[in-house]
Amino acid sequence: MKKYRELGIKLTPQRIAILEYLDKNYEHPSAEDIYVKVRKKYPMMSFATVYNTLQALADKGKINELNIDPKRRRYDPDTGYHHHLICSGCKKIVDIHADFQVNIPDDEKGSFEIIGNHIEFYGICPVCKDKE
Amino acid sequence: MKKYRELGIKLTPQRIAILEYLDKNYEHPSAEDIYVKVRKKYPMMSFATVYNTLQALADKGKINELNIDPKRRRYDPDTGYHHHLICSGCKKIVDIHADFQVNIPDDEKGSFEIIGNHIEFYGICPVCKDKE
DNA sequence: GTTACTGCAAAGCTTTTGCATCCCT
DNA sequence: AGGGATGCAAAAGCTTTGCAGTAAC
Repeated sequence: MKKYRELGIKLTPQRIAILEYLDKNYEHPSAEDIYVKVRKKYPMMSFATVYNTLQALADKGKINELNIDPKRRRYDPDTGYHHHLICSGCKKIVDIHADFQVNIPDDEKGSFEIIGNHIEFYGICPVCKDKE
Repeated sequence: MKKYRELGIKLTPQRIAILEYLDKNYEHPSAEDIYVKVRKKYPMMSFATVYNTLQALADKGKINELNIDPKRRRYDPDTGYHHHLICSGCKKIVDIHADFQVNIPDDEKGSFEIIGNHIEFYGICPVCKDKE
């Protein structure tokens, strides 16, 4: 667990369980997804701890909060620059790492200082397409 | 109000008030913004009616629901293809109408059928920049 | 030994729903 | 006249918070 020490937060068993669950996870889970999954291994885990930990990790820049799904916040352990393709049917989220040049023309950005961007692609995944 | 007749929904005074408020509105208001503003003119308006109307309008394609702000849903009466620039400070949303070519390479889109896209730009607006 | 984290339960917010009444078409 | 819309209040769902006890550092 030495690779988590650098985070500068207290490493409790609950937090380590969450970190391990998020590591190499590309499902963009919601807080409840995490709660349910991690609870199987650590049944003493509470919901508040999940939110507490997720917020701490987001503050430290270890994960990103996604506002893609209006029903619930989802979390992305991949904090590198990338985009998302969302299935309109099942809300599955797929990472898109292609590089796009999206620079706002001066006449549209006013006096804003641009920090970044994020593209949401909408589509129908193969599974949902078959169901139609 | 004949321009609203084509919507195919019942035109009550409440709905007309909401439609008039949204017309030429570029603030991307939340349900509460709408409720508060319209209520000044029509004090008998209820919150449920605001949501009811917004959903009816969204179903008819007259407005779009924005999931940009995780705290509350916001609504956009401009249903044409465009993007958004969001101030990280005050959450103000500005429309961006520039045309970007963002096509996902075949090897990244899998068997998804792509329907559309939407770019979120993040920045700091002039007002918030001054406050820093 | 401190400080920060945990668990539980309650509170907070936004959004949705049930239902009797009302009114647009 | 009939079906949809309104208003009110209550419920639902996700997220946050308060607090006493506990564990990481």
